[in-house]
Order: sequence, then C-alpha cells, then structure tokens
Amino acid sequence: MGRWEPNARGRLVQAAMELYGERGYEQTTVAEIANRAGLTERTFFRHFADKREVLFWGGGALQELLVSSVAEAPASTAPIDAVAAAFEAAAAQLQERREHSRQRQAIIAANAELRERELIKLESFASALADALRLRGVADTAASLAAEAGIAVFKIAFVHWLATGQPDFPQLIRESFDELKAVAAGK
Amino acid sequence: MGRWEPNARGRLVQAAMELYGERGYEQTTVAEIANRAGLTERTFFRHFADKREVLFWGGGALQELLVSSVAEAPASTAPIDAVAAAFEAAAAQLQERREHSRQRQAIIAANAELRERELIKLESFASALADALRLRGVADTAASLAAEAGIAVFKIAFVHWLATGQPDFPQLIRESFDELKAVAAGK
DNA sequence: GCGGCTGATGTCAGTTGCTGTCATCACCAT
DNA sequence: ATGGTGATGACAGCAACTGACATCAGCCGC
Repeated sequence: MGRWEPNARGRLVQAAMELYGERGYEQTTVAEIANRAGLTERTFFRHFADKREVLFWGGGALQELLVSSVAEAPASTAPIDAVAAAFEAAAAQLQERREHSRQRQAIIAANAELRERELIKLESFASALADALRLRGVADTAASLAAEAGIAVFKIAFVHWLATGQPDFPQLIRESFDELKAVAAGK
Repeated sequence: MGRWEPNARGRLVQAAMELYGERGYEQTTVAEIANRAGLTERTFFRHFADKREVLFWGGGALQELLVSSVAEAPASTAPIDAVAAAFEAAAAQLQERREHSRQRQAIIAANAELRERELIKLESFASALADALRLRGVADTAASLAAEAGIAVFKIAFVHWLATGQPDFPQLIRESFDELKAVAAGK
C-alpha cells in the first residue's frame, strides 16, 4: 500500500463507517481508522477537523440542494412552501441511498457527541435556508421561523422514514408539512 | 483555602464563567478553572461530565418548568398553545437574570463546541415537551412537531430578546408564536 | 530525460481533555 | 475515641488533536 494510493479521503470515510458500525464510535480510535485506510493518524486530521467530521462529509451537497431549491421556487410561493419543496428534493436524494442513510443514522443515534454534531449541521442548514429566503424578500424573523420549522419537520419525518420503511420519503415530507400546518393552526 | 470550603460546584461554575468570558473557552484549561475555584482538575470532573457541561448547570430546572407548564395547561388547550404557554413561563424566569443570560449566551455563541452542547440541551427540552404532550393524549407526530416548533420559536425569540433589549420577553414569545402561525399558514 | 517545485504524507514531540485507582481528610454517629 | 462515609487530592495513563519538520510522488519547464 504505497504512499500515493488515490482517494485517501474516501478510504478514511469508508474505514470510519465500518469501524464505528462494528465496535461503536467511542471504542474506535483515529489511529485504527487511519490504519485500516493505509494512512497515519496525522493524515486523518489533515482531511477531517476531528473524529466526528468524517461522518458528515457530503453534507455540503445537501445544503446546496436545499438552498438552490428555495432559490428556484416560483416568486409567488409562500416561504413555508418553498422550504417544503426544498426538503422534498432533499428527501428524493436521500431515498436513493436508504440503506446508507440507515446505517449512518444508527451510528449517530448511538452516540451523544455525534448527535451534537448532527444538530449543528442541521442548524447550518437552517441558517442557509433562512438566508435563501431573505434573498427572496422574506422578512428576517419569518425567514428564520420558516427555516427552523422546516428543519423540525425534516428531523421528525426522517426518523419516521427510517423507522417505518415508508417507501416514498418525499410524500412523507409533504404530509409532515401538512401536519405542521394543522398543529400550528391549533388543531 | 481549606479542603472543605462549601459550594464547590458553584465556585467551579463561577470560575468557569469568568475565565471563559475573560480569555475565551478554548484558551481556558480545566486546571485553571479548578485552580481559581481552589480545587483540582480531578474534582472538576467529579462535578461536571466535561468542560462544556459547567455552563449548562441549571438547565434541568428550566426543563422541569416547561414540562410542568404543559402538564398544567387546561385540557382544552391546543398542543401548540400549551407549548407557547410553557415558553412564556420560561421567558419570565429568564427575564429575571437578563444580564447573566446575555453573558452566558455571548460565551456560547463564540464557540462551536458550546453551540453544539446548547443544541442538544434544547433537543432534550423538545423531547421532554413532546412526552408531556403525549401524556395529554396528543398523537405522536403532532406532539413532536409542536415541541420542535416551540423550540424553534424560542431559539429565534431568545436571540431577538438579547439583541434588541426588548423589555418584555414573554410578550415577545407570544408574538413569535403568532408569527409562526402566520408563516405555517403560508402567509 | 533531468532538476526543481508543489502538495500530500510520514514522523515525532507536546498539550489537554478525561478516566481509573488509591490515599487522605473532614465530618458525623455511636 | 473510634469507625464509617463522602468529598477531595495525587498520580498514572489513554486518546484526541496540533505544530514543526522531513520525505516522497508527480508534474513542469527546459
């Protein structure tokens, strides 16, 4: 295994997913991950800021999808509906890798540090969504509320999707947004 | 400073707040906190699970207030309104220590690890609120949605309260819930 | 084809958060 | 006073993370 094997980052992600899944996040050392990837601990930290981040690589793509979906919604679309459409698009993406999502979520759910990291990633999504809404002329507070409410819906629908094996995730998202509307209306 | 000075935990919290405020969270070592409190590093970790937790002591009281508020709401109150009432009560509590809230929030906002910890504490609030709603007979998804939406409103209103110096935090909470209702209705 | 440049990796030493273990000491009940 | 109990100190150790410097593959100009 020479020094110059390609795709070091991908190998590290792969090794980390395997080890976190096999023996758990806490019981896995960074040295072990690096070793399985044929690299050193120091190199791991050149690719990822910390031991958690290796599980969240690729989150940027999802964020871009959310933002562009909001940006491309018709001007007449209400903020909450633009957000809903964005999450429907995200759900369609995630649905293509359901098994991967399930494994990843099982790892994250089993560890508090990883849950913390996931929450701050979702918060970053909310912030980006709110910015995208403001670009559409939505007022500050309304933009933040629509974005955060959207994240809330997504979190709940995501868990539900993985738990029930519901085949159509985008539809589940739609239904969950409808239920949010009902709840907010005081039903 | 003898071994048996009272209120070790309180002294650690005090010392940590001071040092985090003076030189920042990352630039403060646990040994320094313990030293300022007249204790050792080992004792710090007997009182707090980690370096972050020292800033979140007392969060349990707020959670209990939220839960009991929901539990005590009239049976006819809609879930979202029970949640709103709970956060109004919490806001009234926080308002009594506005300056403390401001300093604490400034420290947290300055550091990603602390923001992560805060988010998981809020998630814990959401979970407890959802449980309290289920005890009232609210359906699973609706309970989770009302709780998470409430947290979303609170997060936004809290920042707004500290940023604007608005005197009446509970009223700000009420207005923010109204705005959520408008946003969710597609306004 | 050769030498130098660049960027990715390896090596090593060090700091700090955090834990396990055992000794020590204040306080309290008897 | 005596022994038990709970909080604290002292010490050793692991693992996450960082800085500094060496090394090596591939590419570029010549």
